[in-house]
Amino acid sequence: MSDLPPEKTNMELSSSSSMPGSSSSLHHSYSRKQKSLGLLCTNFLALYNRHGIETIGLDDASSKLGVERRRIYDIVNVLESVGVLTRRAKNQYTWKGFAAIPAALKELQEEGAKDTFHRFYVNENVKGSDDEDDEEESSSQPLSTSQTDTSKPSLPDSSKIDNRREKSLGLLTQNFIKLFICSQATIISLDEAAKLLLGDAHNTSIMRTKVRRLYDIANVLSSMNLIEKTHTLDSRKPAFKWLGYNGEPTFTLSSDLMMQAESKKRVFGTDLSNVSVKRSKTHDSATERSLKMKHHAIAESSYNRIFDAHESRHGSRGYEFGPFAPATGTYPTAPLEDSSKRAFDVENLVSDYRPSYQNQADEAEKYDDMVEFLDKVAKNVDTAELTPEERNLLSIAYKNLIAGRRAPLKRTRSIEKKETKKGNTNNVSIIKDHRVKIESEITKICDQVFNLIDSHLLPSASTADSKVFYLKMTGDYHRYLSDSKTGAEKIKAVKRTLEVYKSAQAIALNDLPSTNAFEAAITEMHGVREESYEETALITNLILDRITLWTDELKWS
DNA sequence: CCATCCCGCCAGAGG
DNA sequence: CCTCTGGCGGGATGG
Repeated sequence: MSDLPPEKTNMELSSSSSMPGSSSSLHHSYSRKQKSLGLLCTNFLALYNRHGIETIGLDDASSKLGVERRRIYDIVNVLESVGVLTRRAKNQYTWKGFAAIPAALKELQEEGAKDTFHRFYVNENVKGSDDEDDEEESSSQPLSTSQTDTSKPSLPDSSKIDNRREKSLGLLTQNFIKLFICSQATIISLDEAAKLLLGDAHNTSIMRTKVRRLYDIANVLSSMNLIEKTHTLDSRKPAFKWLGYNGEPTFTLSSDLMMQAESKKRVFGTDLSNVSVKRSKTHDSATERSLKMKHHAIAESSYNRIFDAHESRHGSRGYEFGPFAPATGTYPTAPLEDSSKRAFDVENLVSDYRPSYQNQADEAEKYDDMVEFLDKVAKNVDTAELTPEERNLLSIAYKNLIAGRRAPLKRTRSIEKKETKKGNTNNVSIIKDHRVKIESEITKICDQVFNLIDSHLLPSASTADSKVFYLKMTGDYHRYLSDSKTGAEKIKAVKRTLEVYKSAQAIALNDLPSTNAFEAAITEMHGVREESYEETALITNLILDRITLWTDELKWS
């Protein structure tokens, strides 16, 4: 009577399942990993590891990254203990950068040595002294967290160093690091670490909590490439290996050149759609405040809005359930009427610009810039030629877009292959659906690019420079397209790619100083390789053929 | 089933 | 009192 069930998600998402029993699907359409502290930290780093960053406001960070403030505290605390950040004032941190890491580590090391010494003295609780490794452990940890806060536990003598509040995370992080750098151990499992860091841990619940924290820390640390997850040599247990400071991780900012294949899981612009599974406590009073509102237009609750728009566009198709994020609204139906409507659909693009860590907040400024810019382009495309800066922006904008599809596609394919091999027909079909969806998104994006360039940008391009730019861009997107196609369509795309590159280079050779820009792209085409189908041979031949032909021709002119 | 670890309640610390 | 911090552990998630 008194306890009414806490309201679930307000959406009428729940399908009409008559039976209450039978475990019916949770519909968590997002993966837990997409919200991990590690990822968040990576994004945080990518966001602030830039020139010109001096201070960091927590509000700013949390709204840009789209997380609750609580999470920011976690990250900031561990970052601070490594020297990357320093607290300046309430709500304000100073960015020190990765460069500060070595110094911080050194300090920790010295401190660690001292602690060990100290610890030895204080610590004497033993029953059998059966610790196999005599690593050192740092203490200064007030053992025993009394659950009954009787306040003033009195404690022994020394306890000034014993901070009052500095109970965990920050300190824990440092101690955790000390474990590595002050001992020979290179690999430590979290259980071990917890045991060591806790003076003595028989109390399971304490241990448990400690380990939880350790996980958090480990995630952050590994997102900075300071440590890495491996296995203990002997057993099978997962553990962490110290890597030390080797230079900072690369961010995934769209660089003009190629992208460094994804090495792990640090993708920035992947798709993801978390359909309001959030339940902020105090409705919006909190949110309201954090929204800076400095952006115009689209802000608001654009995500949902756009979603709705898309959904209603083609019937009220329900959401896709499945192991993967539902991806952004797609148009399964052929875009036949696109060209007649608008050069391209800005809203559509905007919706694709969600950064990976979106919850309720707005996006990072760069996305706003992009969106704003695209908006502008859409309106002026007929009247004015783009400036070089604008061209670049456009290119970057689309690059991000497409990159956010290509990486997932790659991953999906590899999963699909694996599952196929295992014979999980069920999974395969789900995965295949997903793959097809991504592929169609790629097609859609490419079509937009082609359309935009062919019907507007190229015709109005007045300099050789810009012509080459657009042609090369066209070629690039045909290449991306070819990646997502198979069979005849692939061949066609490959052909197109080469043709366009060719004409681009022709102009370039003629009117521009020098250009080797295409060499890389062309070489890459050699690498077009896929399944062990005969298709491969065919394509490869085609390409080689094309290239020889083409290079010959170039020689003459 | 068990290893991970996200979420957010709520108690202190400031102001 | 209000806001900023951040300990802490429930319980969901993924393997």
